[in-house]
Parts: sequence; structure tokens; C-alpha cells
Amino acid sequence: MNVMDSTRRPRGRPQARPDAETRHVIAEAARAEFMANGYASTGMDAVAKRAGVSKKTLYRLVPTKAALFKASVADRIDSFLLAVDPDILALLDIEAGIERILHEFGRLTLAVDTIAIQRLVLAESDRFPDLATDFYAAAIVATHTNMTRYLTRMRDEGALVLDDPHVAAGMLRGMMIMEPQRAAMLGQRGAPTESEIAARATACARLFLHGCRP
Amino acid sequence: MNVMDSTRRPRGRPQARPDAETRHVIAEAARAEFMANGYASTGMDAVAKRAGVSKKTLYRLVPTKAALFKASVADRIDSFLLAVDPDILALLDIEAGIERILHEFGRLTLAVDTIAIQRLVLAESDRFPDLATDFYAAAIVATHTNMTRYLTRMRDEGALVLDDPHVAAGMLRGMMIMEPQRAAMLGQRGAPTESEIAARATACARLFLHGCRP
DNA sequence: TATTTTGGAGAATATCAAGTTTCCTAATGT
DNA sequence: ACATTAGGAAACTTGATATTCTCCAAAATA
Repeated sequence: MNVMDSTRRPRGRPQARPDAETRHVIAEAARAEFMANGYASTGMDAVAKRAGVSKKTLYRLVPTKAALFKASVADRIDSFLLAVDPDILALLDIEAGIERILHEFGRLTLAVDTIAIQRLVLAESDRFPDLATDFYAAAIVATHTNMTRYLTRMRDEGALVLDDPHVAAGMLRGMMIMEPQRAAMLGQRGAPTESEIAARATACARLFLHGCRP
Repeated sequence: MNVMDSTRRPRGRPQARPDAETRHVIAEAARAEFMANGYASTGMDAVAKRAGVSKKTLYRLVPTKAALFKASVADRIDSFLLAVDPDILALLDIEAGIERILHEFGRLTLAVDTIAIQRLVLAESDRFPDLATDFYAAAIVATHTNMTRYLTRMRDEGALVLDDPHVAAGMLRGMMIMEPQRAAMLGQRGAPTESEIAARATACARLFLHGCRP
């Protein structure tokens, strides 16, 4: 009889959806609100309304606003990891390889969503230091490490001359994204288009490799 | 007799200091609080207390918290302009010149205060878009323009080969500061030391000019 | 039909902080 | 002394909003 318990429906009204699913809907809605209005200016009423859920349900599934914030951001941290297939990279020469990595990196970090979340994490890093740490580790350090690995391999193969691939990777990232990212974060420009990203990746790769001395 | 009016003290208790001075003290205190706790978490009581002033006086000199915020940040925007003496630059070769600019730029933008204010402006750019615009124009664009001017001159003198000095200046800035600045903003590292800044400037200048091809 | 459980709408409560006001003391001219 | 202005301490008002609670309809089983 116990075997049946899992399939047999219990007495009262059944759940509209499993809690996990509702939680996900809530997290999506919350992220959208937080990204649009920031933490302080986002109300739980607004989140509930956008999620199409009552506050009662909201608070059944989420303990506090702070937890909701962390959950809604943490949900997407993983999606910020840059990983370029090494098999493909192996087929490209050094310049094309770097260009490829930068292009992918730019697409990732210069997307409107990514920029909004970065600004959010930055803005609330005082209130949520552990979230900032998670973000830094999962998104920034991880991506940085992947780039460093590529540069190190290229150096070992003799394709590059580098004192410190780790530092060089940081410079490469900064060249590629700082300016457009910050302009967008400050609301002074929209996120760059795909072709702008591509052009910038090309220019960066060339500058990084050849410099600009005559 | 009207001539005397300006020197003659009026009837009651005199002001402890001129209003302008008190305003300045308040702005300083406010900036410190905002930088430490962010806009939302900073209370007017705390600002008054730190300024050594009562809330009555505070509100006599400042209309609202929002105005206080704008004033306290705007006060310092001008101090973020990078300006390197062109006469000195003229004496240096291209590599030393770029290194010099980057060093100065790093000192400016990687100071704890600067980083804190940038984070603040970034965090509140939704609530205060015009402040963000002012900051962008006065600090970022102006500095960028100065760098671009130098690169353009060097290119015209034949010391550099550049398609677009404007874009190149953005890349140079990103190389120099993005990584350490963001780590500090996220609370993952302290602001770099003077010698770290110097070393980074040297490495950037070399990479920018010579690239890293064997 | 009676019983149960889910969930919505939103009223109620609690808390917190911005902005005002009151009351009191200090410092100065007359 | 007394009138008058400055300014501090703290109470008060008000508006948000996070969190809880009440009431009720919906959807299922027995």
C-alpha cells in the first residue's frame, strides 16, 4: 500500500504545478524586476504580480526578499562562464584563436542581461558580499582561468611571448569589454551589436598580438 | 549707514560658521556615508551625526536626501579628470609617454575613493541618470579624450600605427584598470598599491606597443 | 454532499526612515 | 536684564513596504 502513496493523489485540491516549477517562475519574475528597478526599489507585490502568483504562495516558497534576490541571481551565475571548445581552437592560428575567444567573451559579457546582472551584483555587493564572491568566482575567475590556460598553452608552444599569462589575460579582457560595458552600465549607450562585438574582437586580437608600433 | 549694514552684526546669536562652510562639511560627511553604505542604507540621521550638525541645520541647508547625494558626488566629479602635462610628455619617447599616462590614470582611477564613488554612481545610475551622465561626461569622456589626443598626435608624428585612436584609447584604458578595479568594486581585493600600479602601467605600455608575438 | 487542501485577493501589522516641528540652550546686541 | 537669532536633541508625522493573517473560491476525494 505504501507503494501506491506516490501515485495516489491526496485528499484536497491538487497543486497547480509542482513547487519547483513555481519557484522557477518566481525567480524569473524576480530577476526581471530586480534588473529593471534594482533591489531597493523592487517590491514583493510587484514580484508576485509579475510571477502571476499571490503573496501567500510567494512567501510559502521563499523565506525573505533577500533570499529571493540571492536565489534569482545565483540561478544565472553559471551561465556566465566562458568556455570555448579547445578542439576548435586547436585548428585556428593564434590570431584567429584569440579573436574567437574574444568574440565569444564579448557576446557573453556584453549582452543586455549580463550587463544588467553585473550592475546589480556590483550595486548590492555591500549588502550581499557572499553573492558578490560567488559571482566573482563562478563568472569572472572561471572565465579568466580559461583564457589564461589558452594563453599559457600558446606561450608554451612558442606562439606567444608573455611574462605572465595571468596578467595578460586580465588585460585582454579589459581591452575587449571595459569601455562598452561601462558605458552601457551607466546608461550612456546601448549594448553593442553583434557586428560591433565582432569588429572589436578583431581589433583587439590584432593589437594584442602585434602592438601598434610602426 | 547702508554701507555699514554688511559689517554690522545682526541682533541674535551669530552663525557658528558661514553656511557655505557648513554645507561643505555636510557634503563631506554625506559622501563618506554614501561611499561606505550606499544610498539606500544611509540615513539622514547618520549624515547629520557624522557632520556634527543637527538634522534641523541639515535640512536648512539641504532640501532632500536625493539632492544631498547629487551634491556630494558632483562635488568630486571634477577631481577625476586625467590631465598629463603635454610639455613633459613631449620630452618622453612613445613608450615612456604611454607608460606615464597610464601610471597617472591608474593612480587616479584605482584609488579607494575613486573606486567607491564609481561604484556608487554605477549603483544609483537608475535613480540618478543625470548624475551618471555628468559623471560619464566629466570623468570618463574627458579623460578618454585626453588620451585620444595624445595617441592621435603620436600617430600623426609617425610613432604609432592606428586605425582609430579613439577605440585604441578605450582599449588602453580597459587593459590598465578593468581587472583590478572590478575586483576591488566587488570587494574581492583591495585597491592596488602604488608599485602594483606602476608595474601594470609598464606592462601595458609594452604590450600596447609591441604586442606579444615572438 | 461533505470534507480537504490549494491558492488568490488583499487587509492588517510592524518596522523603518524621511522630513517637520517643538522645546530648550547658547550667544549676541540693546 | 531683555529681545532676538542660531542651533542641538529628540519627539512626532507620514509614507513605504516587508511580512503575516483572514476570508473565500476552486478543485479534488470520499
